[in-house]
Amino acid sequence: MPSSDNLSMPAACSTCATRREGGVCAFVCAATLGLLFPLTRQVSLPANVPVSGEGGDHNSVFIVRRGFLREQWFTQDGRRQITALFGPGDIVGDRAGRSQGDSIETATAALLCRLPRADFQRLLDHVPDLRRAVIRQHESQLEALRRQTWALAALSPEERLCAFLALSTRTMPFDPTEAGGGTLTMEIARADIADFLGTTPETVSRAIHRLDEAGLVGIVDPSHFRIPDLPRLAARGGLRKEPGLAA
Amino acid sequence: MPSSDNLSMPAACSTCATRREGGVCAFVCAATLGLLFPLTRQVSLPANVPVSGEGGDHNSVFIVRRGFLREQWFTQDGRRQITALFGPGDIVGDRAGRSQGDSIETATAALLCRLPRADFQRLLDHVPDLRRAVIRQHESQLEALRRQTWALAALSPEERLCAFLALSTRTMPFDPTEAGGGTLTMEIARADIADFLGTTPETVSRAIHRLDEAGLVGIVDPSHFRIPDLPRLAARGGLRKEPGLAA
DNA sequence: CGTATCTTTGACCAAATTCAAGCCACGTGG
DNA sequence: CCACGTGGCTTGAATTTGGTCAAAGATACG
Repeated sequence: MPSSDNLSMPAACSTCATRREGGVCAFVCAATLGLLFPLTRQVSLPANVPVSGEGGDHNSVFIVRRGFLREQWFTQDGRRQITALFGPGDIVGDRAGRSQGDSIETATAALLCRLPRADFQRLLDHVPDLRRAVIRQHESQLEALRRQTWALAALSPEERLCAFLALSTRTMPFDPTEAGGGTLTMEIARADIADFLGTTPETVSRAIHRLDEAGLVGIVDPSHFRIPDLPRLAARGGLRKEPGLAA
Repeated sequence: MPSSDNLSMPAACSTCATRREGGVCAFVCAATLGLLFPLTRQVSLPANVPVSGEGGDHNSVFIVRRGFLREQWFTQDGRRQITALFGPGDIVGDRAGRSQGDSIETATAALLCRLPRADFQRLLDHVPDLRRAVIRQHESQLEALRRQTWALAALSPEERLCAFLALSTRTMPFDPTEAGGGTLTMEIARADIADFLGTTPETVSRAIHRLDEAGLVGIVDPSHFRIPDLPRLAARGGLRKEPGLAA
């Protein structure tokens, strides 16, 4: 019933981009959003501030509306590794037993829905809809982690970058201006890309420029890349044909 | 009730080493084993044969009793990456939606309990005991995967080897002959270690011999290493103090 | 219009891969 | 019982790659 859907859906949700991006909010019905939204407070954060984990709010769960968060670990000697990036539609901070030493920070300016962990847990117990959506996200995170593990071990930095760019077309602004390609807006900085791919900003820069010379990507400006042939870029990153990448 | 425990536990299970190694069988009660065991067939396999996934049995779930299995992916150009190792007590093949292209093979000669996937699923629905044990294993696998991701990106091959050796003392034969140390029996081959750590057999060999010179491990023979100071080895592998490693 | 931040480039160096050959233990067959 | 082949491990040398350090463009912002 679309009419009751529209009646029960909060106005903020009906215009929220998150619902179009395959995140949790896109997979629950309007009634669930009606239960969820009133519990939330909107928070707007600049880049590079702690959100959850060490130095952050440990009693809240967040849903990303705009921007990107990074989940990171540090070695004893200060090297950083980003183990996950969260974008619009992702739920953050819901995992219970996380290891010590990791933290979640904003990688860009971000807009988040914050809700108390207790409220979220209660809702989770009572709303099968929401539970399914959360489990669905966990599975896809696990899959992403397995891919990442494989990529770090078996692929060169340049290949990992190709995979990263190809996958970014799903979560970052992407204008499909040409057949099989388009223009990608890279929202996070080189240093974050580097720490996510287990390499350095210098190597990322050099790799991008090599790909530019090879014609696989065109550098419009440091944060805009023209991708003439997305499937070819994905293949170079060792990605098998997956739903959503060829579209 | 220990007496009823002993009555309902299958004889094979009561003598199975798996129950002592922290695997699924160790975390379910005797009654559950009594339900589980009659559904299984014992299979004995040599090293390097497919078990599950590509080329293997896709309709069964396995519990490892002895030996090790490897979960592996291949790149287009034939490079292999091992994403997980399964040892005694681990359940294999229960995950539903695995990506295409990955396969599970024996890394050593192995003894497995095989049971039909349908039977396992049915049992899972009815026995909370078993369900908890399986979820517990999933969580620890996820944690292992996150650690692996971090290690591959942030640690050198030598450091990754240290972590691998330290963690192996939990799953492979380990004689704690000296205070804080002991002798480890390495059950898998250099090539498998290398593909698990994202490096080459040559580098693994050189790293082990460097560790030997540095006094962190003593090479008894290619498959037996004396570890005089386990906590120190673990620290060199970037492992925070964890339960079970110092013991 | 200066300053801070991010990105890029260059030169150098250390580390790991590759390729090749040698070594060793083990099992087989003469 | 010993020669011989096999497979796994180790060693060596050459090469490549990526990291490090330093400095020079860009770009945004006050």
